[in-house]
Amino acid sequence: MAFWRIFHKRRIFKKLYPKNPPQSIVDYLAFNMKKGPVTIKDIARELNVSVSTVSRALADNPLVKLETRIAVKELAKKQNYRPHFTALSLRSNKTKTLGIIIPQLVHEFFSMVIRGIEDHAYANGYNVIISSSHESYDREVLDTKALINGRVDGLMACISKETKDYEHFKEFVDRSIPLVFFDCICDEIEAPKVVLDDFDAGYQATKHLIQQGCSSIAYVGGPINLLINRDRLAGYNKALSEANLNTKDDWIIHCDSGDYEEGRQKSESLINSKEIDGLFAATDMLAIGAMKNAKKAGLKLPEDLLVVGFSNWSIGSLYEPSLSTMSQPGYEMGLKAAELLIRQIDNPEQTITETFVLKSELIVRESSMTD
Amino acid sequence: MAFWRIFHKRRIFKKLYPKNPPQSIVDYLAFNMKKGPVTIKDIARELNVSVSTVSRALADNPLVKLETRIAVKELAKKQNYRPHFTALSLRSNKTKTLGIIIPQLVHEFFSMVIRGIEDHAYANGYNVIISSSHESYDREVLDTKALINGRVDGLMACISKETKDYEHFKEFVDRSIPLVFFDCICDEIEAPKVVLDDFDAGYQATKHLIQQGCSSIAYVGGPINLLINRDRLAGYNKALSEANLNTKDDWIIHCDSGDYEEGRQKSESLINSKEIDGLFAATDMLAIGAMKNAKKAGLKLPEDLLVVGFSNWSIGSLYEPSLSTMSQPGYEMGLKAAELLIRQIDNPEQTITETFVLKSELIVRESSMTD
DNA sequence: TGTATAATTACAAACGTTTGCAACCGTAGG
DNA sequence: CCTACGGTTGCAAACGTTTGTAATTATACA
Repeated sequence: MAFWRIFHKRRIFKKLYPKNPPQSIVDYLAFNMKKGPVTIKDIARELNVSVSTVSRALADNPLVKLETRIAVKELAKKQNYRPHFTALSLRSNKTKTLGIIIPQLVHEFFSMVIRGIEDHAYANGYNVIISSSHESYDREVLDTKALINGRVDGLMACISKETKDYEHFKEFVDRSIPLVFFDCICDEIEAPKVVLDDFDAGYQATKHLIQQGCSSIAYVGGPINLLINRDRLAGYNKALSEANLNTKDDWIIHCDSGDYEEGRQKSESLINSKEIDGLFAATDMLAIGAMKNAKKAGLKLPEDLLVVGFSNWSIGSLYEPSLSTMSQPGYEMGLKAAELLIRQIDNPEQTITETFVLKSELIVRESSMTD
Repeated sequence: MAFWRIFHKRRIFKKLYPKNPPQSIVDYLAFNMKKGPVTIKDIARELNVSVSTVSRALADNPLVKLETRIAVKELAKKQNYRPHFTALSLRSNKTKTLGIIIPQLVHEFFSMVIRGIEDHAYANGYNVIISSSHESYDREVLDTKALINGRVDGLMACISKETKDYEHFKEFVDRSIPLVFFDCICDEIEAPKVVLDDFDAGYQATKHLIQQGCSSIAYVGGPINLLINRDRLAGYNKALSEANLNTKDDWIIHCDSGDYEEGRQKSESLINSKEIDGLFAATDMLAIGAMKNAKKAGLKLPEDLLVVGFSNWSIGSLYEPSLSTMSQPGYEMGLKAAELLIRQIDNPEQTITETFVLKSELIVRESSMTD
């Protein structure tokens, strides 16, 4: 068949049929009916042009003739072609993916952070992959290792409560993979950071209790290896000393997990002692644990004990009495973190190391009302 | 220099220095000090072997001499080489990544599902990427589109409350990308499914209320386009008719979001009517909304109204009275979904279309105790 | 010393893209 | 009729791997 003889002469033919060039119409059709996702090559074959032409046509490159461009785009649409993500990444050495490492998923604050990150990322053509460390150091290390093989263009991390060693993050710096910390940061590593002004928040909360007439104020906080908890405590101390109020060692309780059950257990004897008339907790759940104890001990809330929590969890407004708390602008934090990260990815030469500080606001509810 | 003359003759030299083969020691050193992540090629160059040898050595292939293997592995470790994720994916056409699409992140049930999925996935060498649709149909479509370009080897999905059209999932079937539904499934599409026995759960909850002496039992449920809600309602009806009890149209309330605020608003007039002595809610938050109304209306809980919720959220045990509820074995559901998905990925020829049903258990707390 | 065989190692193609450069084809100008 | 030049298109290399096959080297045996 003259057709095949002529056809076989063209180099493009060999290119498009690399292994066993079809020798008959039947072969040819069989080859073209292959399964699997449609590639640029399939389109090229169908239209008898080269892959480069197809690639350019899809990019609307004016170098290729208008009618070719149209034909290619039509066929691509008809066969609903999608560029192969992995191939693109390999070629460009960019995954257009941002990694997030957070300690917990079921957390209203982190959820808002993620939403902020997603919004900024999607708006800039990035995808997001989330790893939850479940507050475990080992899992955090595993997650960072899984993300370091060129799988993400950059990483945003909030370290877990267990984390005291930061080697796994240093590797990102060594490989110059952009890294941004948010909320629970690690100050040993040079990287942009987005944090809440926890010192000021602790100060505001305590000052509010003082203004409401409390004079013996306790603090129930989270793990002290986290900077945020040291800051909240420092704010608490500042407010007290400013008002010439004293505290006692027994009135300062450090919890490991910060959840309800731990708060209940660790604050029980303090509440039962009835020495205090105000309590600032670094977590809404800790606050609720303490309030449960107070109710059990026969205290009236808020008459006998004023309480302020932290994070503005929705449970706080449902509890009785509803819980006063400090807001955490999670959405803004996520937005800012994503913005910093993407800026660093786009400009690898200039390294940002600033720390951005967001303000917390007091939300007054029944648990700290005196009227 | 004789050294370079000999060196240049070897083909491997040209292979390893493709562009401008170094002509002097200085050139050579400069080339080898390139930045960026270390690749198999760098190791090959340093040890003067071919990339294939390095590749095989790293895989501990006995074809390569033991000492070479050791040398390669030592150098790889020293330079802390990591295989390039994208390159591996492209070569093998596998991403070793599973996609998850869920409607909400801040949800204790989904969190457990994710944990189950992650555990099974990690154990089998898979990573996981989570997309939250935030209960939005548009976001869900976007997310599926973002995952379809060969970015994941398979997908697990729980459809959003808004979703009534399933075209975006059909594309996975068309491209034969393995797909598993869990919890909120779509029965139009042939795919393995893992669900809770919502019918039985609704039946159990209602039957429990009946056994506790209720005779006028209301149902407050979620969006009726979701099968799970239709099933819970059906279970409720079965238990009633079995006990020869009647219900009224007014006693059956359908909510769109299923959150606290909606539950409070939509159940207010029903509660105020004081017609009912029992209430089964398809969500703990709906239950709490209803209880809040009951308290406001001066009803005593549980004396005047028994309530059973659904999902066993932690808030339920903190609320006063603590809330009876139906358990949702999220972890098991996640495990099963991941197992089915990975099985389908590994055996593309055999298609599974079974539906796996998990049982829910009644958790009795104060809100439904009569003693 | 030569040859057959075993043990190593190198080569090349492939995965799906993009892109600098080369090649081709008409047409217009000399 | 040749040359030059736009307008199109094709070629080949590259991204970092793996793997079947070919090539080289070392070993053993005659």
